[in-house]
Amino acid sequence: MGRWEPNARGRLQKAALELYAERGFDATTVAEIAARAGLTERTFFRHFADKREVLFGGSQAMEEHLVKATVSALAQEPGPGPVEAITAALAEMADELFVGEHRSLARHRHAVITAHPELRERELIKMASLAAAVAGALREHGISEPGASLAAEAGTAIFKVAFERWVSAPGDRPLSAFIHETAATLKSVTGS
Amino acid sequence: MGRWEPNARGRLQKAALELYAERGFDATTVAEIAARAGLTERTFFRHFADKREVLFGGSQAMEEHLVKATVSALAQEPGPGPVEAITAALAEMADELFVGEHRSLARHRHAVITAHPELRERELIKMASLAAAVAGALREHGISEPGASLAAEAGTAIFKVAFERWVSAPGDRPLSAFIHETAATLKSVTGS
DNA sequence: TATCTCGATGTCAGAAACTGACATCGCTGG
DNA sequence: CCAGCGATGTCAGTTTCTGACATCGAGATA
Repeated sequence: MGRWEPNARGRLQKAALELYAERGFDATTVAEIAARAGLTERTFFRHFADKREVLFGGSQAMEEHLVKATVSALAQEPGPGPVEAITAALAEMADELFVGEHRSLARHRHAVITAHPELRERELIKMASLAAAVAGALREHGISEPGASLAAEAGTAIFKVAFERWVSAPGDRPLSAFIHETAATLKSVTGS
Repeated sequence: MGRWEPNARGRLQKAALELYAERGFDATTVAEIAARAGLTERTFFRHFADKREVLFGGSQAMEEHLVKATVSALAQEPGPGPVEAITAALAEMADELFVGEHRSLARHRHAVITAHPELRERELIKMASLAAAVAGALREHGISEPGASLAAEAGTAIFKVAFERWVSAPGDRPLSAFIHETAATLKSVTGS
């Protein structure tokens, strides 16, 4: 047994999500989160840059997954359009990361985030970072600007709308289904 | 002559933009901004909710303008698709708000904002608020969900990309030209 | 085994962001 | 003339976030 309980980072994430849900984001202090996790405030800030970041630990993995899936979708035959490729990548990522227990976790997280503007801000910049990464991947595979950025932005539009509908939908229809459906709607709304 | 110099709010905005540009966002304190404007820190926070908000005083006007323009575009004959309507609205708004001295101001502002993640966050949530307002207008004019939200998101995608290109383009080609061009690219990238 | 280094955490002090309560004092309406 | 309004000032306090240094178990090494 080590000098400390293992998984400090995970304990902080769990404590933060619980407290934000119980009392609201503004009404919980970092000291309280740390205390619930059996740590100190200073340690919280060693693991997370600020009070918001603690809810976004998974976005790194999401970005890597998405970039990889985009590249692989781009390589399919017959060559899909950029948005088709991103749609496929989003769906694959969703089937990987938004299933099982992640499902209810994602919903709890989303409820907390939408309740607080500062957290929504952080979520938006994570999405933008995702879009930038995807746009970079597209550029490296022959899609030129401004098409690459636009396709990536279209991808985030699809994801945002699909995720919103998935979260508020009853039952257990997979997120990927909403993604495909939403992508089709975007197509119809974009064409005259 | 009143008890105080007039236009405290404007002086704060000017001082903040200057200082953020000179020293960077992190390196300037609210007390310094207030001092340059001949006011106190407490007064700064009466005019602006936080240190970032001082750069986004115009977004209210932009939102109102855009909603109005969207509604009027929707009423054109022959009835345009949702994204066509938003594109027209964006272009009209651009020709109204991003000309003359606003042009260089917008560029300075944008340089400061892109240099600091916290400011980019704020800009993103302003865009999201814009998109929500436009989506609401679309819904009130017969566009159902998820089409309304998707079209609004497509609009922000167009604006973000077009604005980026406009800002970094030499010469004085109007923003509205970039908007129309970008909208066409989105169409081509979305269709297979 | 004895010791050394490393890394995660703790402790402490301090700057800066933000808030609430109350004071000030020209201007304006009666 | 005066009462009250409203923009600003003053002050104290909480919270976020950072830098500097201390602690101490674990694994490596002689």
